[in-house]
Amino acid sequence: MAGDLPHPERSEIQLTDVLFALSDPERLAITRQLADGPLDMAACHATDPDLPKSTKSHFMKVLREAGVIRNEPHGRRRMLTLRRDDLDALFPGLLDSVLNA
Amino acid sequence: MAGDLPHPERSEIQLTDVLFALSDPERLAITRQLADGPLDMAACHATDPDLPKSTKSHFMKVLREAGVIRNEPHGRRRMLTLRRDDLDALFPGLLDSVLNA
DNA sequence: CCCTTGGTTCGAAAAAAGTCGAACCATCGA
DNA sequence: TCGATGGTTCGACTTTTTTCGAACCAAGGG
Repeated sequence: MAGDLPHPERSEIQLTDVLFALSDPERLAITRQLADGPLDMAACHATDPDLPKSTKSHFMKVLREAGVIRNEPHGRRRMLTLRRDDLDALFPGLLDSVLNA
Repeated sequence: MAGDLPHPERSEIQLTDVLFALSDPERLAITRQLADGPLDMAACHATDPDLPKSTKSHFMKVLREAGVIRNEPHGRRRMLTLRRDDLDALFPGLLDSVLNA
C-alpha cells in the first residue's frame, strides 16, 4: 500500500457525489462526528460498534472519494478530517445545513 | 390508479432520503427547474429530451417519495411543485445551498 | 362514444452499491 | 526482528437501484 490514499482536488469535487455520500445514515453519522474536529479512525465509531472493519473502511472510502473527508496516515493510525474548507468554498451553507438538520 | 399519489407528511421526510433523491444529476436537474415555480410534467424535461416516459415517471417517484416534490393531478396533466416550505422548515438552508451550488 | 394524450404501474433484466471474511500491509513496541 | 495493532484491498455474494417496454388508466376532444 502506498500509505497515502487518493483524494479528489477541490476542483474535482462533484455536488452529486457529496450528496450521495451523505445520503447514508452511517456515513452521515461519521461525518457528524468529524464536525467537531479530526479523529483517529479507531476513535470514530459509526452507529454499530461491532461493524466489520472492512465495511467501515468502505464507508470511509466513499466519503473520501466524494471529497467529504480526508484520510491520512498518522503514525500507525489514520487521521480523519472533514474537508470543511473545500466544501464551504464549493457549496456555501450546504455542510452547515446538513449538520444542523 | 387513485389519481392521487402518496406523499410523505412533512414530519415523515428524512434527510437521508432527500439527499439521496438529489444525488442523481437527472433528478437534481428536475429539482432545479422547479425552483422557479410549479411546472406541468410535460413541460419539465430533465437533460435527455428522449427519455422514456416510464423512466421519467420513476425519477418523479423517487423525488416525490423523498418529499422533495409534489405530483398532483391537474386536469389531464400532472402539476409538479417543489416542496420548498416543508424542506426549508425541516432543513433550513439546505435547498438554497443545493440550488445555488 | 372512441381515440388521443399524458402519465402510472408492472415485470424483467442490467447495473450499481453494500457486506464482510480473508489476505495483505505498514508501523510500533518489546 | 517478531508480534500485535490498525487499517486497506480483494473476491464473492446479496441487495438495491436503474432502465425501459408493455400494459394499463383517466380525462378531454371530436
